[in-house]
Amino acid sequence: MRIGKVAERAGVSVRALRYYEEQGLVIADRSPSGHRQYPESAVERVKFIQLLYAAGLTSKAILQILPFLDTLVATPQMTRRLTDERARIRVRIDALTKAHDRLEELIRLAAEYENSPATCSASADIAASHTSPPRR
Amino acid sequence: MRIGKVAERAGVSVRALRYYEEQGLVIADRSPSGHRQYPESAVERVKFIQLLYAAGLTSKAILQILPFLDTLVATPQMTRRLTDERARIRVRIDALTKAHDRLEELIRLAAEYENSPATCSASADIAASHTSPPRR
DNA sequence: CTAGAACCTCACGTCAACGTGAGGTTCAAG
DNA sequence: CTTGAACCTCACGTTGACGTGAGGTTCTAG
Repeated sequence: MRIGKVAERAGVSVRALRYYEEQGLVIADRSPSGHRQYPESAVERVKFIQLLYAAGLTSKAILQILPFLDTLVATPQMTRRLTDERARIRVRIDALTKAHDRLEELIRLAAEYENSPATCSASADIAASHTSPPRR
Repeated sequence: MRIGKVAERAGVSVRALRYYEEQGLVIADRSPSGHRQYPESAVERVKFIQLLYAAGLTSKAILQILPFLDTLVATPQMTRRLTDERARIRVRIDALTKAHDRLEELIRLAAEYENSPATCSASADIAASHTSPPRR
C-alpha cells in the first residue's frame, strides 16, 4: 500500500507518516523508484500511534513501547514502561476530571444565575473557595 | 503580596506569572517602584488557571472564561463557553481512557507472557486486532 | 551602609509534531 | 504520449507556554 492510502485509512496526513518514519515508529519498504510501500498492518499501527499521541506520549515514549506490539515479548523493562505510561495517563485523566468537575460546578452556578440573577451574590464564595477548604 | 510569594504558594514559576499578566489572565497592581502587588485571591486564581491549562485550554480560552469568576454574571455566551470547554474536556478524557484501557490490555498480555512465554503466540491477534472488529 | 536576595524589562531559545512551500520524479488514465 | 495526481527530498515555518540569560533597579537584614 502506498502512503496516500495509508494516510487516508488511518486518518492522518502524509506528512505525519513521513515524520513517523523519521522517528522510527513505522518502517516502510521502498519500491524500486523510491516510493514507500506499507503492509496492511501499517494502518492499525498508525492508529495505535495516534492513540498514544492523543494520550500525551512523545515519539520517544511510543518508540519504547512499539517493539512489544511486534514481538509480544515482555521484558521486565517493557512491563515497567507500559505500567509507567498507564500511570501517567491516569494522572492526566484525574487532572482532566478535576477540571471537568470544576467547570460543571461553574455551569451550575451560571444556570442558577439565569434563574434568578438578583439572589446569586451569596454564591460568590462557593465559586472562590473551591480549591481550598471552606473558611469561617 | 509580591510575585515570588504568589509563585511559591500557587506552585508556578515567577516567569509564568509574568506571562499570565501578559496574556491578561491576572492583573497586578504596581508599587511605586514598579514591583507587582497581588491580592490574596491571586493564589486561587492562578491555581484555577493552572487547572485549565492542565486540561488543555489555551490562554485565549481561559481568558474568555475568567470574567465569570470575577463577576458571576452568566451571559448566554458565557454559559456556552463553559459547556463547550466541558465538552472538549470530556472528549479528551474519553481519548485518554481509550489509551489507558489499551495499555491495560497490553499489560495483561505482558503478564501472561511472563507466566508462560512459550504458549503466548496465540494471543498475537488479540494485540493486533483491537481497533478493528474481529475478522473471520 | 552594604551585600545579597528579589524584583524589573527586553528579547532570544526551546520543544514537539507536524504544516508548508520549493523543486523535481514517477505513476496511471485517456 | 501526455498530463495531472501522487510521490520524493530538503528545509524552513508554526504554535504555546513558558525557560533562560543579560543588564539594571529595589528591597531588606545585619
